[in-house]
Amino acid sequence: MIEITLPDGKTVEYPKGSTPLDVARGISEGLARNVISARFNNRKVEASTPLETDGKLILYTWSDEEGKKAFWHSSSHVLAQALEELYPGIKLTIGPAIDSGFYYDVDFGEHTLSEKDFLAIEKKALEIARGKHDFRMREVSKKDALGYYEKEGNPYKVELIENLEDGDITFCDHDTFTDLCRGGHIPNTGLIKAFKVLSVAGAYWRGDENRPQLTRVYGISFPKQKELTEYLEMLEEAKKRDHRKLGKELELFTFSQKVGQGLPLWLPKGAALRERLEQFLKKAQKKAGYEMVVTPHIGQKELYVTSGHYAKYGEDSFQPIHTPREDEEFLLKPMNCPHHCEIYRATPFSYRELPKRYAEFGTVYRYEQSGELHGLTRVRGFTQDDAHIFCTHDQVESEFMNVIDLTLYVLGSLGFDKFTAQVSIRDPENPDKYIGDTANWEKAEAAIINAATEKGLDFVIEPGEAAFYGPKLDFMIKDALGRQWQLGTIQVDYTLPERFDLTYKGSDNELHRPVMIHRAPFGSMERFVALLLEHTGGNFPLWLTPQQAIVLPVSEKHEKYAQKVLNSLENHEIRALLDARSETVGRKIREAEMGKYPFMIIVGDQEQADGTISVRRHGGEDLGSITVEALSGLVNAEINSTLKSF
RNA sequence: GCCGACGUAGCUCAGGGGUAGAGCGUUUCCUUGGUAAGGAAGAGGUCACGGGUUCAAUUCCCGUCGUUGGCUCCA
Repeated sequence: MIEITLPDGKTVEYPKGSTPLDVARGISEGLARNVISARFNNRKVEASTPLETDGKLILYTWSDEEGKKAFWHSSSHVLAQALEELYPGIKLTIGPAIDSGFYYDVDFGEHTLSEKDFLAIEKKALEIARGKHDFRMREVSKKDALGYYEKEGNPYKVELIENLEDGDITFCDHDTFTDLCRGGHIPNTGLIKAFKVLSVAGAYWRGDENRPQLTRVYGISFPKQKELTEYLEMLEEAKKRDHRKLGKELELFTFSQKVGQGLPLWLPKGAALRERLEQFLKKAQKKAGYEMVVTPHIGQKELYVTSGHYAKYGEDSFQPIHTPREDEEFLLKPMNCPHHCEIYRATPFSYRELPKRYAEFGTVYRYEQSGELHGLTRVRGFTQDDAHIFCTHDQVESEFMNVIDLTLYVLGSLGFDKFTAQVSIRDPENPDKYIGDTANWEKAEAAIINAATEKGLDFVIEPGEAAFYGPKLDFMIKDALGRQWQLGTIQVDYTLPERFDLTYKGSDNELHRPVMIHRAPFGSMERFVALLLEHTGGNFPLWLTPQQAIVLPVSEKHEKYAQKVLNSLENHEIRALLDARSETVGRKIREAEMGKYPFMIIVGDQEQADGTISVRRHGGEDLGSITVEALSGLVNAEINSTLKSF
């Protein structure tokens, strides 16, 4: 007998060789029907894996993340079998589960897969699924495993196996299909009731652009047809929150082929929104001791040679601008920091004057690869809410924490309560990617981790994600489709002060090297507005929205009173406008709803006689007839509840 | 940059080898209206651009540009 400990701490005894499924059956028939995967002594096992020792067992169903992963991973096997049957001779590579669904990377040889082929693949996959084939794991020696794939002529699998230890290699069989596999499957293919191929994309083998490009087939599957339908509906809903669509509808920004790809044009409403965001941050920054500076959009090439940006990015960036007579070389500025370093250098500082905090809404230009451009989230010209803090070594940690506070304040004021904090450090395998000496890197990495820990941030550490000059703390936010984007960023930098020979006079009357902190709570205005749009669906917080109210006179004879109401609203500092068109109230309300105005103010005979306004909230709530003063009270209360002072 | 898809009126989209359609918007006129579309008439398109095939191309083929889903990249 073996002793199995369940997650609730209860222990049960089973004969040696019993499976997780047996244990589930012991708990309830219902659980046994739903259990699709398990973890034993913290190792992923199949529901059918015989358990040979005492240990801790966790059973997973579709409602667990692990269960879903097992479900989707198993589905990728089914996808692979379907593809092999439809396109004999293809070479399979890897096929993992992802956050939503799974993919399989396949070398199709000459064949190009396109959307037209999806239906046939889905049909075949469901046919396989309906066969209720068991997934069976078996151990294979390295020699046999290599032999199997060499015979198949599949260099990808051979390469994978070569990197595995003998004795640690398993294959998974189901039906007529065999795949190299680490495990983590559902009991049989029959659980897959709904199967959809979502898209195809190119993907480089092992993520290396110098290696062959494979075809990645994305799919998703579910235990119930209804769940697939719901998932597809969810995708449709997410599309409605796409910032590119909302930006167009709300007339915030546009692009022009003539101006150039990746170069956003801000329309009046979008510019007003940006302006408001900038004012909001400027106010907080002023309190936090920042000083605004202004620098030009171009800088001598030499400036970036000094900073190290030219060596790192010069080749694949916008090329230098040459002046006609003297052949000077200028670059569009890709970063504000070199300029700010020169501002720091303009004045000699004593340690008593540090930290210096220079802030600028600085527009920068970067040559992003054309395939990378995406709405406002990835552009070639954008404005950073940039600042550089020059401080002593002793001040780094407290300054860093101050910046975390500011960033959290910014995110909180805008309703971003879900974010990931990511500490990006060096890639230990690739030291050549970075400049600066190791001791400083270690110091900087430690300072960031300390500050983040001190501030109680729940963060993940990502090796290899650091900037080339220093480690950073990034605040990542997901868009409507769940793709993660970096917004706020804080970076410690010991290198640029060195390169620009920045100094301050210490208490010992000697010159010392300051440390620099780069930071941008929004990240860029463009990306921030994009994510804000996707999060709010265009319904911005009241303090930020370009127009808080719209006055809708019932008929033309109420226009005069409406104008009076508008003036009164403006006197109460409510941003409002008047819709005096010769349209029915019904239409004006409909359009105001679609325009996402928070308050609709309807004025007709009644209101004119009483000196009141009739207020409808966006979404339909009727606040009845009230005075402008009362509305002003409501507006202020709501603003004060979301927008705390810093 | 690479792989796939897409590009028809201001917007959303239908169509298809014989030089184009809808809804919304816009313009004009009528209507003066009470909480999500009042009515009528009109204007508006080198079917992204450039080649090729064809008697004929917006439609088929190739290329370019742009957009897009991914990959790589992201100071």
